[in-house]
Amino acid sequence: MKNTFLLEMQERGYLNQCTDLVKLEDLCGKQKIKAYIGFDCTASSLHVGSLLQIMVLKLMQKHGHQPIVLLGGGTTLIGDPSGKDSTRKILEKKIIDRNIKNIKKVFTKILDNSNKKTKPIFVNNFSWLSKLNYIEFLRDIGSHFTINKMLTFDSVKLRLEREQSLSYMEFNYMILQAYDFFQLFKKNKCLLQIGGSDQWGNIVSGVELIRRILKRDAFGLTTPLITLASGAKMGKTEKGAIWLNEKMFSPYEYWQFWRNTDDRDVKKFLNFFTEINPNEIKELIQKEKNINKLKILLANETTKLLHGKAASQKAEKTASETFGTNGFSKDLPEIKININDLKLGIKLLDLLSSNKIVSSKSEARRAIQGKAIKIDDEILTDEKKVINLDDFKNKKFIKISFGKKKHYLLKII
RNA sequence: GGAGGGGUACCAAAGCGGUCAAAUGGGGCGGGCUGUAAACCCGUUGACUUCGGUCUUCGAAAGUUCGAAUCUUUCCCCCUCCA
Repeated sequence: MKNTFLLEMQERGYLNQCTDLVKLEDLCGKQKIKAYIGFDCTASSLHVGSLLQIMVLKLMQKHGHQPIVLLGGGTTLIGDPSGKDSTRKILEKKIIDRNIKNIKKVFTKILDNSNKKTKPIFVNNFSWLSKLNYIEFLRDIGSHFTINKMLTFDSVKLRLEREQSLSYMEFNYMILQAYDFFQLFKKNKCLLQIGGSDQWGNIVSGVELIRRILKRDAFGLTTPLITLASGAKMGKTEKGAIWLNEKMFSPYEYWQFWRNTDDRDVKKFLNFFTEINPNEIKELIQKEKNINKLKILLANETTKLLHGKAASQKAEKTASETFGTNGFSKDLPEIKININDLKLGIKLLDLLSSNKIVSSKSEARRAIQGKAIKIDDEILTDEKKVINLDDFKNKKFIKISFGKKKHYLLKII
């Protein structure tokens, strides 16, 4: 592999499958290209599961290529059946538009916008998909697809094999995505579509459509499915997704997520989610015997990428103070309480449940019984405890903890 | 269109008139061990509670009964076979 871009793709483990790696390499060596990745806009933020794709876009920029970010305002209305067992809820256009707005923020944060030549181009496929005329579309585009072939794609095949219903609407998804690529190829000279491995069928469809109609070469490339040591899916813990949007998931929580990486995943994550040179990573892993240092490095780098250096440093500081010797940081998430309420006394149960430390009073009771609630590192055993000024012992704030990892500052206002 | 089978908590799955807020497994949460890891062990896992209980929940609605997740009726949805 001669081309630096594809070489680094490979070194980092981003490369899974490519329609024609040899030709693509040749092309990338000769010119700077545009490539696109489509993002689903079902939620109001992307989560860590999409981060790998974003890293690929960033890597393109590093090597002088220009990424196109396709926010699927049109296709999200339909819902991609790939990798799903059942039809998803159909979302309102309004909600999708709002999601797009929020999701876009993440890209402007992570990607480089300063260089004119590599600055990301944002497109929304609603702009062309919504204008399609059904009869024309069937004749011009639909005629190039055979049902025979479509039935062989995993997204369709697996659904049918499992005897899960697949609506006609969803069945059309891959055609729409192929059409997206076709449009971007024509309008934006986009030569490459990148996606997760579950997108392979959709991507190949686009490449073939371009070849059939325009008689031109386009390329498709997929990134591997990230498998975690624990066997879980990347991005979604059972409790909830690891959101990239800062309002849904604070920089400190984000930092903590990476800090708590399974030992076995550290090396992989450093390659996937940081910009540290692959060779340097190899050295680091050989040299550094304390894996926790590497986890901190990982947390720092990933947080820096998304939330900036200041936020990352602050998160690290908060964490080291919290889990370090004195167990206290003034930058922990704050819970503000009114001085007057405090004078009257606040029931511990109310305090815990109303501030979302736990999800209900019952859970709060259980937590207290399970010795999980601490104030300034002292276990509270009385569920009827009322917090008042005395508990603050003339301080402005006290630390309240749920378990070993969730800490908050109670602050008087 | 016809004949069967089925819808139970986050998921899978048992229960098939009272002892059912519902077995078991997975997951989650908490505790222990540790390294803010993994593995392992223990506890917990509907809500509210003056800790006596109370309220809501087994696809939806209505009914039978002292009493229903369990029986009946209607409806909705899913699956299998036949057409």
